[in-house]
Amino acid sequence: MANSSTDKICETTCSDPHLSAAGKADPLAMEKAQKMGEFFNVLSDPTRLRLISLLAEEEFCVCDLAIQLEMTDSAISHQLRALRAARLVSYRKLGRQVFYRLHDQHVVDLYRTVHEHLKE
Amino acid sequence: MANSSTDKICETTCSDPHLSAAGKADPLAMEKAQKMGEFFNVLSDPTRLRLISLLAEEEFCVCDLAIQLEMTDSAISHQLRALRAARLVSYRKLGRQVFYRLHDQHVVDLYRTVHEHLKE
DNA sequence: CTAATACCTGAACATATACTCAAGTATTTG
DNA sequence: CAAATACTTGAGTATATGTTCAGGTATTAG
Repeated sequence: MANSSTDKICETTCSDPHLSAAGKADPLAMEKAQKMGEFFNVLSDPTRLRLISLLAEEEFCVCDLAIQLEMTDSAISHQLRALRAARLVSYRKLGRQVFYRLHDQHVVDLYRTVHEHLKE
Repeated sequence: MANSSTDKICETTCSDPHLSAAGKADPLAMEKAQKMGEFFNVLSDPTRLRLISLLAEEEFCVCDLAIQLEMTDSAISHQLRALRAARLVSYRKLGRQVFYRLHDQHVVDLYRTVHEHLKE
């Protein structure tokens, strides 16, 4: 245990007494917090956000995405892999090319919500 | 330049021809992508998300937050600093204690939206 | 005054991660 | 068949970050 409650004085002096009773207000469970954090983490990278911004308009193959972001195919492929793992994008193979698109509208909504939020 | 377009073959063979014309579909600008990424990054940590989940209900002092998450005051204080920097929380001093609360409802909405999204 | 409390901070350390580079797979072309 | 293309992948590296630890500040108590 990282922090024994026994050497905590807040139990008797801090704020509301309800905390003494073994914590009435329960925080988000560790496991769920982890999952949620991983989701936000996927959206915390500039390159992945720029990929999403492009795919929000139409589908693109890896090469086209690389050109538009002025990055190597490899770098783009790595990030697309992360977006795939997070189920944020789907893809279809067409000959040698692989076309990526956003998996659903949900991500776009979230993206636009925050994009608006940061305009202030 | 990280990736010269001149050695790219996709210009002539890949997908839509509009990309040859110096990129019609413009991605999110680097600077904005950076800002947006930093915002999501704040929400990518389990501890910060758990703090937000607690503060979504009521305000708490640092000590109470530490008790409920079973972590040290120091660790909590460091994370609250990050939340402050991102303007996600406000605080008021009362004697020795510092009570934190969510800065506005916007974060809660975002938190709950994703929380619902991950329930599937 | 000193001691204790509530909180903050900087350095150190371990871990995570974004890109590069080299190599590999799969498909198309000659 | 071999060569080229479109994409993927693993290792290496530089950078970022979450927690611990030690110590600091500010307020309260004695």
